[in-house]
Amino acid sequence: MAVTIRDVAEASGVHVSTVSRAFSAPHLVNPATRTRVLAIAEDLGYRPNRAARALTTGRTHNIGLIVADIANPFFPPLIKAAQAQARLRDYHVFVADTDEDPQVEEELIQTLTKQVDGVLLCSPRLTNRTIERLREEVPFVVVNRRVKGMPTVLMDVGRGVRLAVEHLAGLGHRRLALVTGPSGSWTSKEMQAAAAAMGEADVAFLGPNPPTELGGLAAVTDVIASGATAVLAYNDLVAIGLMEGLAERGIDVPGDISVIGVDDIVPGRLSRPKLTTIAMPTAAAGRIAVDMLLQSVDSDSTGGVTVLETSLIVRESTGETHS
Amino acid sequence: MAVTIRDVAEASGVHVSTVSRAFSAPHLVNPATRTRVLAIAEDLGYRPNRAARALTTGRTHNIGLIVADIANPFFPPLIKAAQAQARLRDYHVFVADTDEDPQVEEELIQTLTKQVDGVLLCSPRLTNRTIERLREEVPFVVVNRRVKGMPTVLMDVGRGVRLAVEHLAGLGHRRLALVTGPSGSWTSKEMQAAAAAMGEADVAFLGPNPPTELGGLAAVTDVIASGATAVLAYNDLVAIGLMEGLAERGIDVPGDISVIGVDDIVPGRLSRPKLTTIAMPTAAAGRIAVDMLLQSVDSDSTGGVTVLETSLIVRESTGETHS
DNA sequence: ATACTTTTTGCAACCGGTTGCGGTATACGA
DNA sequence: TCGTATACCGCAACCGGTTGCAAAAAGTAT
Repeated sequence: MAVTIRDVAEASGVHVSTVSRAFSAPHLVNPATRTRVLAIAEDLGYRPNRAARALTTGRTHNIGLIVADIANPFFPPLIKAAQAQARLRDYHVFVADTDEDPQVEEELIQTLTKQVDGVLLCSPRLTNRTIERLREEVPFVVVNRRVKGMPTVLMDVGRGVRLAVEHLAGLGHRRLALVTGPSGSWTSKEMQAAAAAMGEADVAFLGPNPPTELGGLAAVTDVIASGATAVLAYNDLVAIGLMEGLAERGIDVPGDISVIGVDDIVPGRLSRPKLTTIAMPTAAAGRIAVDMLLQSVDSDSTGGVTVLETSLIVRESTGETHS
Repeated sequence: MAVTIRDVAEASGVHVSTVSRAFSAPHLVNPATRTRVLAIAEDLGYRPNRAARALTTGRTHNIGLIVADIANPFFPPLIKAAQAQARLRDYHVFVADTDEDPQVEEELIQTLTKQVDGVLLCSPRLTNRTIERLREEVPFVVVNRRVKGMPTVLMDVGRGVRLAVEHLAGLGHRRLALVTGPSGSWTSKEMQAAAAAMGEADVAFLGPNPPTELGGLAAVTDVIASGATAVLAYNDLVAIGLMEGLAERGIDVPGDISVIGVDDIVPGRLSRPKLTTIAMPTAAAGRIAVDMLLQSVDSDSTGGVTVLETSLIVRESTGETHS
């Protein structure tokens, strides 16, 4: 069996409480005994059992990270950053995939709560009501969605959309199409609102669509029918699907139609033509979200809303219109 | 505070041990009391504390999943599948990113051991010796690397390479280049061995290279110098980098040079031309790895080696040679 | 040397569960 | 009717730590 605090106590001839304090309250134990105890612990290979510790302290030093779909290229950078930041703060992270299923999401949260100090909800599909209820049991921070009175980190797509529309207007585009995402998506609504608020060009709203390549592929005929010379897609995956569909019909990008995506995921950087896109600061979002979470964990603060800037990355899929 | 087993006991007028058994040893309690207790637990919102339970049972119902780089597109499907399978078995999963650093990897394992029943090591960078030592503390299963006497799941790249070489030979290619990966990589060695063992064509080994786009980009001059008409790259990322570099030099793929990658990651499916690649069954690997892990957890079996088939997916980056 | 602080350590209860053992109540066979 | 097997339940110790309280030791001032 693994070596426990009692083994260390016995080996060093002190009481377990002294060993415990040697680790977690150094100032309460004689420096000499402390170093002796630590040395003995070291060569016995003792490692405190975090779960046992959590039982009395109420701090598990774990957080939960719940995402809709790990395999969606949007999330891995966020997960990676969150995990790295957590490690910096000496936290471990559970990650769970809900497969876009609210049912699963709720159950996951339920079973996780006792083992974590807080959970990060990324693009949750749960209703606001459910989230507010669950909130009683464990601190949250929500990423990529607005939930009243809850600590949140948002990425300002609105700004990105404005930048994109200006960029397109500058290239002479007057008629745009916005290929929207799933109907429940906060991001999609933001994009529509931002696009609608700009006077630069006419914009047709096409959707809702699934947030995937297939969604983009399926939207091609509508895009063509709309007569738009430039398209803003819900995300890069949709944009790539769109470009495939256009290519199949012999329509040149950006020669005939310009395309802009959202997210700046790896595939977009590698596509042909390379995709112009609105970059979402996902890594920063992950990092900041865990900081907010840990802060709200040990200060019970209500926590505010952090809005992260987005930017436009111009690559090869946008160009002047010739129509 | 959260509702505990004692709250339930009190509310239902029985001893805590009865409540405990109502949950985890149903046959030891009167069906009538059991349903009553369960009902009361339900509407008190009681959820057993898994960490506390683990203290006595020795089963945490958690596993650890350690990967080199979450953001590398190779891993997310594996993580997703592993997590899904774990959930099926009522397990939660910690995922940790080592950033390719063996130091971090070891430390992560150390701090995780007490909280998990076992850990999945994906493409570990640790030395065999270290792995064998750590093994004393927690059950492992290793993915994508061979470690003597340890439960392992491997993907048979060798077969994929043979298929690829045959495919190329069939297209008339006689002179190939293999752009290898990092020097420590098991996969890279397997690929070299398989390629060397085939008589179909001459093959030049170019490397080692970092397993990224940049690695591919950097290998371009060597590839050209080698006079090869077809290239097999360490992975899809390298292949994509290669294709960029070739395009920059005005060399057509597959017209002038054919390119094959390994992994079948999403970006390869979306690249232009679409990448011919050796598909690695990462999702299956994740699923099977957790099953092997859980099995070795509750049977102490030494566990064998599972080898998964790979296959060749022919897309657009390979074609007949005209030289 | 004495009284009073301050530092260091031990004791024991507690966190939220599980489980071996023994006690009761009921059922069953003789 | 009695003895005994069986089903159900409670008691209490335990898992591996932490922590309030008090005792012991060491230091300080008088």
